[in-house]
Amino acid sequence: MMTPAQRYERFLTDLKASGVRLTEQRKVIVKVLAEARDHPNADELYHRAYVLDGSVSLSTVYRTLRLLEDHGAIQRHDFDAGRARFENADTDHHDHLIDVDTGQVIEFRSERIEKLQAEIAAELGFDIVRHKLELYGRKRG
Amino acid sequence: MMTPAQRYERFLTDLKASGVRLTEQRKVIVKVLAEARDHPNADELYHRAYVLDGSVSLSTVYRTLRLLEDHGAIQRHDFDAGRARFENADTDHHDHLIDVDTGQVIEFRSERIEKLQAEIAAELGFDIVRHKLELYGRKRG
DNA sequence: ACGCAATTGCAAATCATTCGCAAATCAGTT
DNA sequence: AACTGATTTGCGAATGATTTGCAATTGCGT
Ligand SMILES: [Mn+2]
Ligand SMILES: [Mn+2]
Ligand SMILES: [Zn+2]
Ligand SMILES: [Zn+2]
Repeated sequence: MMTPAQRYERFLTDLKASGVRLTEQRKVIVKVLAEARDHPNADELYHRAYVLDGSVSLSTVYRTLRLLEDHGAIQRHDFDAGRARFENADTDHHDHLIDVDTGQVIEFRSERIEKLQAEIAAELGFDIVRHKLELYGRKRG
Repeated sequence: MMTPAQRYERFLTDLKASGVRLTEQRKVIVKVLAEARDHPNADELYHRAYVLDGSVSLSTVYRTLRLLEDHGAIQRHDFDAGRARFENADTDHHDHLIDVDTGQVIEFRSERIEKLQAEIAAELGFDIVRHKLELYGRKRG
């Protein structure tokens, strides 16, 4: 498991390798992403970055998110229609259970489900490129 | 399995029972929905309805879709972020495999996956309210 | 330190969907 | 069949998230 600091360095190395400039704004946004333990949306990331550096704009947050997503460094989710949510992509693959009452996002991983999905796709003559599994649930009374 | 004509009658009965007016526009939109075998978006439904009755507007399509969704008569999907897609909800529950090259949507149902999902949620202390399972795949070479 | 292409912030543009409102139309009641 | 009033409609404007144009700024190789 990577530490936030390790993730931060990895992001910077990634960006440098991809030939783009290491601007102050990008460093700050990347730092916020590296430290996030939840699944923040663009506006939340903007606010967290703005506290660290008032020269960060929402536009640049969006541009940086797209940049990192295209490089596979972060992942975009559309849990609730409307606002996209992000998380860094260095962790192992996992799926999500969303508490419909609180909005809390719980991560889980099931080998059996992953395998079943591949089997189903194979039966239909397909190879899976990616998939989306989201459970929306309520805490047991 | 219901025929389009049966679905159409069911939609109308549903609407009548819910106390709303059976306007010409609603009848046309509902007819288009009843006959749809794919997963059309609001704009596609609008065009199909407009051909049958030029007095249908996109606004009314959106309003009717919301009405039917609130009554559980149709289901909304967010396959690709951006545009919602719809299908009538009288069929059995199923999940979707989307061909990433053609956009074709293939329906499937797996008892094992449905059951596994419930087990996973239960282990985490939750009851599933609804879920989203979408496989994005490519035809085997 | 210099030079210039890449990047930024800001405001305006997009795109799907919703909303306000005056005009039209259902669906009962004479 | 005409009357009536609340519901529904089409239109255009508003919304909210995200993208984009552009002039000003800045990273970075020289
Ligand atoms: Mn996650
Ligand atoms: Mn379907
Ligand atoms: Zn998975
Ligand atoms: Zn399912």
